Amino acid sequence: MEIKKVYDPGSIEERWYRYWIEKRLFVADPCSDKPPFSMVIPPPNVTGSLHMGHALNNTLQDVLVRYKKMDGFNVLWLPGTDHAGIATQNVVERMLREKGISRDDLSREEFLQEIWKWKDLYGKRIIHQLQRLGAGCDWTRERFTMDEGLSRAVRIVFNRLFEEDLIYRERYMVNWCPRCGTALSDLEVEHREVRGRLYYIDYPLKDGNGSITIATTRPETMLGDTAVAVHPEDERYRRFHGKELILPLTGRVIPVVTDDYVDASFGTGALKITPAHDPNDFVIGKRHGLPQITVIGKDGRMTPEAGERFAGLDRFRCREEVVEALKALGLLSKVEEHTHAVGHCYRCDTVIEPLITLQWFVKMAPLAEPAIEAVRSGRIRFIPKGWENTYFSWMEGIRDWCISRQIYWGHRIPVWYCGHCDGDRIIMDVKGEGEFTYSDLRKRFSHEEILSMVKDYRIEEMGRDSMIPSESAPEACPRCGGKELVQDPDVLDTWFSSALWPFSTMGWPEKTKELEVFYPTSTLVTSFDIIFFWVARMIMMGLKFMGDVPFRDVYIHALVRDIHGQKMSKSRGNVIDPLVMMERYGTDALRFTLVALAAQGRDIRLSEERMEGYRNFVNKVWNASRFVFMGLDGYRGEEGEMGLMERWILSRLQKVIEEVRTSLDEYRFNDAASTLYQFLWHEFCDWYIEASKPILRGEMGEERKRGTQWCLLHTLGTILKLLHPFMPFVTEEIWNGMGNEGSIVLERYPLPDPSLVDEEALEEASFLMEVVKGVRNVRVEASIPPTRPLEILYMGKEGDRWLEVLKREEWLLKALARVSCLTPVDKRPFPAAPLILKEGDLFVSLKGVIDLEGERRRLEKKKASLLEELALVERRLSNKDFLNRAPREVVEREKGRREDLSRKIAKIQEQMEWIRAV
RNA sequence: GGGCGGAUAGCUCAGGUGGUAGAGCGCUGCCCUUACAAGGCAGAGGUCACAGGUUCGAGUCCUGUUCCGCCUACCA
Repeated sequence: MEIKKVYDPGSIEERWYRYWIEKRLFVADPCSDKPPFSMVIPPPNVTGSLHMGHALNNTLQDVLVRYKKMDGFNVLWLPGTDHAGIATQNVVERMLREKGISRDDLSREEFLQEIWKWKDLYGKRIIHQLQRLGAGCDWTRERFTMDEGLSRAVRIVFNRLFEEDLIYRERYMVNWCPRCGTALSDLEVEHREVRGRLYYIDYPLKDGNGSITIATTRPETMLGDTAVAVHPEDERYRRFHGKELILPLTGRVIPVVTDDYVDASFGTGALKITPAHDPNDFVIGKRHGLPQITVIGKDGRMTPEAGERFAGLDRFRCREEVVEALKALGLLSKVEEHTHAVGHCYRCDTVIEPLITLQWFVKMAPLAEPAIEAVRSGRIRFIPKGWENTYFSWMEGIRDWCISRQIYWGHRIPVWYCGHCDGDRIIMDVKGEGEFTYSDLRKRFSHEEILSMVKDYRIEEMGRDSMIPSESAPEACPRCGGKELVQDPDVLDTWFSSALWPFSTMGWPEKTKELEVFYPTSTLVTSFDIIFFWVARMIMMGLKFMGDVPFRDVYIHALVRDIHGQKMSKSRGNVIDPLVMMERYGTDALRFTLVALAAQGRDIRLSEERMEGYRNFVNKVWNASRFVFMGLDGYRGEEGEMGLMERWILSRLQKVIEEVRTSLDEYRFNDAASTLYQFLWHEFCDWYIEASKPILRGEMGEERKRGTQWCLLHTLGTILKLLHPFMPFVTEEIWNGMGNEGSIVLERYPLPDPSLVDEEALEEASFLMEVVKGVRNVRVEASIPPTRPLEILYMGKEGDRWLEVLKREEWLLKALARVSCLTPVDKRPFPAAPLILKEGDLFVSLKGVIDLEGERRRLEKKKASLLEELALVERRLSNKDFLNRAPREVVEREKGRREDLSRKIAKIQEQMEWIRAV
């Protein structure tokens, strides 16, 4: 049998993945009588590409899925993709722009067709990449947020919320991205510290008696000022109360108002009020009944309201112009450096403009209340628990959610308007002709003609009675029976549909078997940056529409950063591409690296070096298996006779099984990974395989050989099963190479067998290993050639436990430490190096060793560390309080240590005297 | 402004209920020993950020300080 010396992942991964899919191993069975374990995937963007965050997220889910599957659960891991409204639309717009086509050149329908084309072209890419990662998803149930079923769920949810008055449409100040041309929710705004300036501007009193100086970071908005506010208690401004000012550059007369909001200690203590362009001013303006003057338009340019001089200018250009103009008038009294947080669009990084527009909102407080309770009561558990506070603090201060987006790609708001009843409030943009009301157009054209000639339209404010919400396109207006209906042009925030994901993907609102069996899902695995965007909203919607939480456990994993702790980004150029890593090191190595580094509550700093280390581990697994195969000649599966090392490795194996299971159950992925790493490499390979070599050579007889073969095979098989969730490909390849029938996926995840834990074997084996290490140490330190056999001597009498163990297992010393023979002696032998062990007085013969300098060095080193330790123990034991208050067993242990240390030191002392004498 | 997390070996990090500080990588020396040089053996390396406190005993619990992250906020 030819097995390659180096594991080659490239040649087998695709083959096994295809096999798993063909055998339908990950297809869930709603009729199974096994206990269910279900998860829904955090759906990646349809046209996205796999990055390290996805790789980590899906590896962790896959570990759980494979573990639970092997552990006897009926597993559903439901996959799918998200339409990612703004992100996808932006990508397609950019693509079109490169072809010289702008969004305005296309009709809504044409533009949507382009996006669908794009989606069809790239939509499968991320799915293939997840498959490449080995993800054991049930692909027969793959969903897309804009599938018909999920879209229907969206419409029904919208309608129900609308009926209950939890959705409303209002003219309100929202975050507007002038580049994307749409409103955003508060969460979609990224606040960043920006170094700007604070401009001090004088506003003269109308009566000519001086002026008030205000401070602002946005001078261009002064063109829309409708008041200046001061704190009512601020003595400096008492004489201005009720006075009027002349707004520079416009000549508009504005009042001085008093408001508690004003912080007298900031700037000059006088605050200019621009109700149309600042969220605070908006509120203050309402409080004082101030007019809202919109001077910045949706395109980020100044409106005609800004005055002839500034109209049409970009808002930032206008800032400069305003400053220049004020300077020329001598009204700019001071400019200071000032850093402050500025909102940026999370999709395109453009500076957000607060604008008053008509938008749709979800009333959040009533939905949040039960969602808070669900976590507080423990029905939902965050892991690590610390995230619950983050969740509470956001939920408790939750604000209404702006859900309308002025883009094309997404779920249309399922509300219609009647052209006959409300045509005056439907404003249509006719290509090249300007704006007309529907009513006006209708005088000249038919309904169908209007729809075909209109590029865009908007719906002016109107009462709830005028809105016709519906789960599907309504036949007629319920008031007039007219059939000239127009649907709201806006689409919903992408996260609106994502919020329904755990149940919309399982067929809701139908009462499906899937929902019955798999909802609530067991676990959600995601990262903290979407706790608000997604996790919280799923909880609210799940409770509202399913009457139950969407999941029990929320495992929040780390963010993957580069080795310096920087977020990976294309612009920083520090991206480690998982696809490249899979190509270079194999998928199993990538997965194992991510899992091994995924400690709770800390970010992952990823480096390629690390990956190389785990690639080596995968190779180690491969070669350990290769060794086992090679030692199998003529073996038929008999059990044979077990020796000490067999009993030892089997005992250790039971403990490892237990540890791995507990770690996985507690989402301590990294602990599970490192337990397996240490066991396979440093126990199974370093000790057991080494010890098995002479036996396989037949040196201990046939019975022992068969026992060892059984044990090698059994232990390796168990390790492979334990490792399978972490490194599915190599384990499957080896498992099948071992002549097993069927996939390792279908194997039972190992259970610990307490009857195999042999405490005596654990003790004796660890004693022997100490002896071996001691002998090796003497050899190296005394520069004895590795090939030269050594005699070891045991001081004591026949019948001593450790002497008996040594005699029984002498072969092991010969094999692992090149010991030639073991000789019992009754007094201290010379020349010989003592082994400083816990048990037994053992010596390595130094006959013929000329240079004792190395031996002296070894003893010096050992003595120094023992003395240090002894000092510590002495100090403790000389403390009366310790003797009186510490638990008895702790005191006893310390006393034992003292004796042990003293004995060892004495031994060294004796040896050093001997060396000096020579 | 509020909140959270971090500071442990040269580097990256583990260290559930307080009781002898660990891993990987890197480093040093010796080994191509027929599973694996992507390897083996042996080793060096730590005042656990700082200052107090609780305790017989603190990397671990409490308080404060410094320095880094991150989240959040209507600081004009």
